[in-house]
Amino acid sequence: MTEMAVFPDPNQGNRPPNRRRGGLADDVVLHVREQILTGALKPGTKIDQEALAAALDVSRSPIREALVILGQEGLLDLIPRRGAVVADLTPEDIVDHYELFGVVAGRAAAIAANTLDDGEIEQLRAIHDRFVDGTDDDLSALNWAFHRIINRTAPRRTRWLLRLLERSVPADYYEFTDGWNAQAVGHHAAILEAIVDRDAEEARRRMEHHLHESGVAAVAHLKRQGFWED
Amino acid sequence: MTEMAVFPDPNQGNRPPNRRRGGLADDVVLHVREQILTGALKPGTKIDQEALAAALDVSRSPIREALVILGQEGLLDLIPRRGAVVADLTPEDIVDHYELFGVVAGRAAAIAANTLDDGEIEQLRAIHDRFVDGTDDDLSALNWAFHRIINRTAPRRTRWLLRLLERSVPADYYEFTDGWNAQAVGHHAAILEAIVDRDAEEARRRMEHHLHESGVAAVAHLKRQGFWED
DNA sequence: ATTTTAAATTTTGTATACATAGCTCGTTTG
DNA sequence: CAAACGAGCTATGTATACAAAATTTAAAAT
Repeated sequence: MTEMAVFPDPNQGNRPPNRRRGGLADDVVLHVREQILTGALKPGTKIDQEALAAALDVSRSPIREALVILGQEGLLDLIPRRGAVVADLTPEDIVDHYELFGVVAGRAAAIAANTLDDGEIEQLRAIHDRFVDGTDDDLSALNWAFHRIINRTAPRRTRWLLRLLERSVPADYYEFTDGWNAQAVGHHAAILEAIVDRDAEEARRRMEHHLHESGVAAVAHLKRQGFWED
Repeated sequence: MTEMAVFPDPNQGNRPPNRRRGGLADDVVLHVREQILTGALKPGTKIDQEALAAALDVSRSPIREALVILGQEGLLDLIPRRGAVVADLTPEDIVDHYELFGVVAGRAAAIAANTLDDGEIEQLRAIHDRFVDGTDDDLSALNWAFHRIINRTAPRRTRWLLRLLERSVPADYYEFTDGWNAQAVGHHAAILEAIVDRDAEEARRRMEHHLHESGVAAVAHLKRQGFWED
């Protein structure tokens, strides 16, 4: 097997070359997930295991493991003895997904409002300030850092679910386009304020609202991209 | 391959004999999940793929697919090149899991309070009455039916997440023991009342409370069963 | 011409084979 | 004596082989 340059490096390149982190299945998951979420693979499309294996130059073993993972994420429907088809992903599904993300992230925010210590809140404010400033070259990373500080105090299972929901409709494909940044800055400010005030319920509401709006923005973006065209 | 009588029939027996519904991986998932949730497999235990394959009389292919699924459910930790280890499952994890279930089921209950029509509410009340009565032979089925009516009006992705959360810590292993039934009846009554009143917020709170208490009861039950003993 | 049926082909699910990373345990070296 | 090293073994990850279900194709019947 030769090295596959097709895939994005999941470990940001800072590891010994030619030494892969996970297995090939992880690469396949990343590849197919991107194909689905960018609209290259339309809902209803059947996944041909052999064709995919040939295209990615791997055997069907890692392919099948990848399909199982994507099935668990709800991006594929796995019908026994009939293979995998790309799951239908309507605007309602996207909004629903973000709102679910919202109730879980809201729970995390409520917990954070009660448990973050002053140092952590200072960190949060510092990141937020840089986010507001907007001169940073990687706003996506700042956004991620902001949410990370809030989420990391949540209990283990909550963090597990947040990661799952984050993966299955990654924000990276939609966010930080058009006027979304300005909105996000406002939402973050409100969330930060509620946390500073130790107002757990308000933090929860603000976070839920933030993710609801994220969903709306994602749908708008996808529509503009022609995600639901033939 | 000979028929495996070891596994519980996932299709309730009403299908042509010797004709399996899903693949072998589904059976393996059911088997291992039960082993974990009943405490037969302790946290930290390494899963030996070959041994498991031999024990269940299947090859490693379905075994590996099953391990991937259980990894996605958070019941196993899959460490690349080192195999699968039973995930740590503390009392805090259990309560956290049930509370997550709570916020999602709460969302479903809030939606139900706004969208169930009078006929559906009548169905709900009928099922609840039989649950209160307690003479039915399968209370677990009644409980399931009650929640099903509430959840089925929720959007697709919400239903997907509810199924996921339900699977990874099935209530069947813990509930309907000791005095839990009496509590559940009370919770259900309160939820039903909120739905009848079309009070979405109250329905959400009641549902969250119901599942929080479920988690507490589950932990108590597991402790009595010696789940956290060596 | 349309529907039915059956052979041929494709594709999935499962089993097996093989290459290599990681572990075991004895040996060596400081 | 403890730590470092390495030969041999074990278990994982991946590839390939095989059996059977599902689909397609073509022929036959109405």
